Amino acid sequence: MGTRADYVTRPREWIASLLAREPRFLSAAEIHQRLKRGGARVSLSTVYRTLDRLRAKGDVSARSDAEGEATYMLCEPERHHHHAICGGCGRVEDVDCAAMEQFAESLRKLHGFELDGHAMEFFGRCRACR
Amino acid sequence: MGTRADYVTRPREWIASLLAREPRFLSAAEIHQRLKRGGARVSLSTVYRTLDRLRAKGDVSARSDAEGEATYMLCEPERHHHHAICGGCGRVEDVDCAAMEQFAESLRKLHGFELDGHAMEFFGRCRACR
DNA sequence: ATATTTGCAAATAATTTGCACGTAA
DNA sequence: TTACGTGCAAATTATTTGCAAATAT
Repeated sequence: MGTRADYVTRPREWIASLLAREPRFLSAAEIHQRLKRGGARVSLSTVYRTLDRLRAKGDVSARSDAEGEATYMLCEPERHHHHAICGGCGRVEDVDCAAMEQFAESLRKLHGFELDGHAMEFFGRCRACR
Repeated sequence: MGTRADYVTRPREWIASLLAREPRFLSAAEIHQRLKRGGARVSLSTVYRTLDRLRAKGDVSARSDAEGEATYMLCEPERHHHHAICGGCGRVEDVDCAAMEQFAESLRKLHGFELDGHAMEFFGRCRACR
């Protein structure tokens, strides 16, 4: 039968540890370069494969940046929330959005649009960069 | 001096006309295929160049779809607004969002985050697809 | 007439994949 | 031991670019 395991390997530890340390969206290439600079021997393919695996598990959230390049960030899956992205340092803060339900209601009434899901991103300056 | 003109050509008319007819995000490849099926002789490069030009003028809005492919749609630039994207047919409806200002205020108070801009997308079913 | 646009084919750039070798269990 | 993971290099895919020929003005 399908045995299905999940080994703990150096590359996976390195990648997870870097993501845990950086609260912002990083591209596969950025992660790869940082790890190599730090002395780790990892291939770019492994970075891609690991990120994809983490995304499938729901541990990281992914988005395309302004240039269309995929970027990834560690993400608590428990609570539905949104991101506030600092234009200065790239730091991402989680923002929960209780006002959403009531907005969904007006969408339904005004546009006849039944909401399944939504995505929001906010761009601006965090406390430190203001 | 730089003369800077703006010719009206067949490819540009075809592309603009297709965009005007389809109120949803289309990829360059989709636009290219449709035009060719319709008997138009256009190159994919021209589609890319034209879309980019329209985006620079502010006539189309662009976004990366779930697979990271760039997609484009005609867009009124006057009013700031958001999109409601139908999961059934892909139809996009414009939604203005007056509640945003007050949300920005709470972001500032609760997170110390100064808002520059934002992007919102809603996924669901339009009237016709419900 | 001539500035601008196009098509084509080649160049880039991001991401994926096949496969022989390495490694965690 | 053996299922799973990795590195490498080659394959794919989206997008951009150089340039000679076509077109709008």
